[in-house]
Amino acid sequence: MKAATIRDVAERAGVSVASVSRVLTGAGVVAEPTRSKVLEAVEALSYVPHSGARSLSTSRTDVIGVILPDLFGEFFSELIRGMDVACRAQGRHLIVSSSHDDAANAAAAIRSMRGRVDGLIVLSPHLDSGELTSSLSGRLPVLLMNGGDLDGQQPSMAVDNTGGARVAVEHLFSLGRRRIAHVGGPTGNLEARQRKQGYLDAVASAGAQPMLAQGEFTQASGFAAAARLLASDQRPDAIFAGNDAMAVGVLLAIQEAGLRCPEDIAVVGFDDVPIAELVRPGLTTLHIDIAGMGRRAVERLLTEIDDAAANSPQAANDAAREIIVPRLVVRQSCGASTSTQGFSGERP
Amino acid sequence: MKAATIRDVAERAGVSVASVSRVLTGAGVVAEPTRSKVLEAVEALSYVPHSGARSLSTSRTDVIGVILPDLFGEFFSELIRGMDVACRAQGRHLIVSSSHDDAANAAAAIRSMRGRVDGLIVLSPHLDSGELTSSLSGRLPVLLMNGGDLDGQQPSMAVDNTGGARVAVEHLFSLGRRRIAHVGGPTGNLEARQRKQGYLDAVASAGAQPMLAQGEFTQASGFAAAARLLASDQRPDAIFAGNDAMAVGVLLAIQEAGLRCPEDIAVVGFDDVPIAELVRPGLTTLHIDIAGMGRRAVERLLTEIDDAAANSPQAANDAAREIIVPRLVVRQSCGASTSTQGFSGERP
DNA sequence: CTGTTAGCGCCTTCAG
DNA sequence: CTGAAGGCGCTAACAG
Repeated sequence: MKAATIRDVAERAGVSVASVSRVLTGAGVVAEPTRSKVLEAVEALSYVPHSGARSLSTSRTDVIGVILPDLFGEFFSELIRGMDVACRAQGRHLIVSSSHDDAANAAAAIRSMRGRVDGLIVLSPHLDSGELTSSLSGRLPVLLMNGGDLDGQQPSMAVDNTGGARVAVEHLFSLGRRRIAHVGGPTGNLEARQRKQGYLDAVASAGAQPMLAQGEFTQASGFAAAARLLASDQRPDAIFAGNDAMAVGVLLAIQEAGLRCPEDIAVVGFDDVPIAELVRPGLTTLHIDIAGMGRRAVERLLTEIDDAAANSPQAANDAAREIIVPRLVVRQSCGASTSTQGFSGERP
Repeated sequence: MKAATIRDVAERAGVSVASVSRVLTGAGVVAEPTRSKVLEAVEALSYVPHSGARSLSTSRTDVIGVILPDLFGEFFSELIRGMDVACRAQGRHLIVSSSHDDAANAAAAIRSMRGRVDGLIVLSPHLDSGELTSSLSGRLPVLLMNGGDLDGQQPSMAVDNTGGARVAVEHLFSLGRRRIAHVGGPTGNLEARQRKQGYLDAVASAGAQPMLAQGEFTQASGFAAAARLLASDQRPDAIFAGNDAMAVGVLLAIQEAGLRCPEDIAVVGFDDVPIAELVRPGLTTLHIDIAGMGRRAVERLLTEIDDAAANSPQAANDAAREIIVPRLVVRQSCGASTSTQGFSGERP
């Protein structure tokens, strides 16, 4: 009743396991009669190689792991989709591990990946990210995303959050808004801090006063934060949200308060998740090619893995830090007088 | 430079590998002095067990695989999120494999999972799904989702698509709409066919004429299909889309055509993905607890796995087919005169 | 070209 | 309570 092993196949074909292995892996040369006998036995037993066993002896699993803090929202789904595409293209599998709110938790997850993956993509928007990979991964190829660049020599990718935020806020100022508020993400989140910093920078150089509200990167928290802002005696005339999910919450809060966007209050988000184009008014936001980022991350990790396997002295450019520069996408919510852009309906 | 193995730990601790294994797995009894010596060595070498090797000898991987046709859109991301939650709760990992458009492709993916997972959740909305699991999985626990129930004894879950579609269409008729069109999903997709069937049933029993347009379950295809429908000489006064993504496309097409929804044309979708609540007008649709479904699927597969391990004669209720009945959620797009529901902003 | 034989890293009887 | 030894299923030299 148990699944057939390579030995069963060898026996039935009247050859050695080595020969079976040879025809199945394609390595080495096999005489035609042998090959067909093997194939026949494989067919008869409907044999499928046990990848776990294979991994143990080749010490490569063909799977890469992704450690991420959460799985909520469109950002992560787009990211994973991009990674999956790249993996498939390379015959790899993707194993995901999420909901790692704190560093200790993430560390445990990383450890539990040993022997299960060939490399890791770690999204740790926590402050203590550097320590994570350096100390915890016993020489497992790792690609850091959106984390701190503590040692500077770890292969990594990151979005220029500060710069993006600055662009957003400057855009609002250029549109004549003066009282620009910011709904920030979780304080423990590095990206949230960077975006907030960009906001503060822009506000400072405009000689304006900052107005801050605290959110959690979720739609509901954006709604709540905006409600607080709107209730204040000095109501803002624009709100820059730390991400699109919160921006959508802000939009809803404005609506609920009987105010109009962009007339009364302009709104700008960050990320350009698919939904940003669909809400009314269309959300002005900073575009990131999220899926593309995921794809690219996998590709980089894969070359890192290959280099490690080839024992080449880690090609210099592997260790670089790649910066993704977000691009401002102007829709209706910021009140810019662009020609009213119709929806394309072109999203797949 | 290589990672430490259990042998290194044993050596350093001055004990046998068996003892190390005992303290690490918690199985068997170990004297206190031995235990602490081991722990100390583990710490010093920052040893982490190799899960691949462990899997081979225990023949359990603690990971479950998910085979799905695609990774596009909110439906799949919600589903995966639900699965991930359940997996984490049970200390399991999730390995995903997507983009299996045809059966052969999916079959290959399933095979490649042997030795990598303890069980499989297969989403195969293709017509030839039954064959897949029966022939291809050599006694690997499998849970079928939204696939055909060919043998009837395979553990499975499915949405009542036909019934849900009927409810949607009947609702539109009850609102006074008479010329109700349907934008269907891919013809090869079982769920798409079932929803279409429900539409046809409802139209027939209302004595009306069906109007069909073909889509691909994507927003863009919904947009295109609706455009065609709107251009026809007998323009519909309502459109029931095969899923929410297409419904959103329909909404955009109506807008683009200078028509109003729901006044001129009512729209109803299917799935109730998060975005359905956010588009304007709010999309009336059939609600499915997608994440909950994913969670439940994992739970069922896990008990299936446990039963298989315990060699218990596959508990009878394991093999049941579980039907999820979607619930109509009325928002604005269908034109029902409900009290204008404000947005809650409560989505996380 | 093919078969034999070690491992890969770990768990697990089975004696001691 | 502990250690020695035999696998788990497969690949990879190394001899024939």
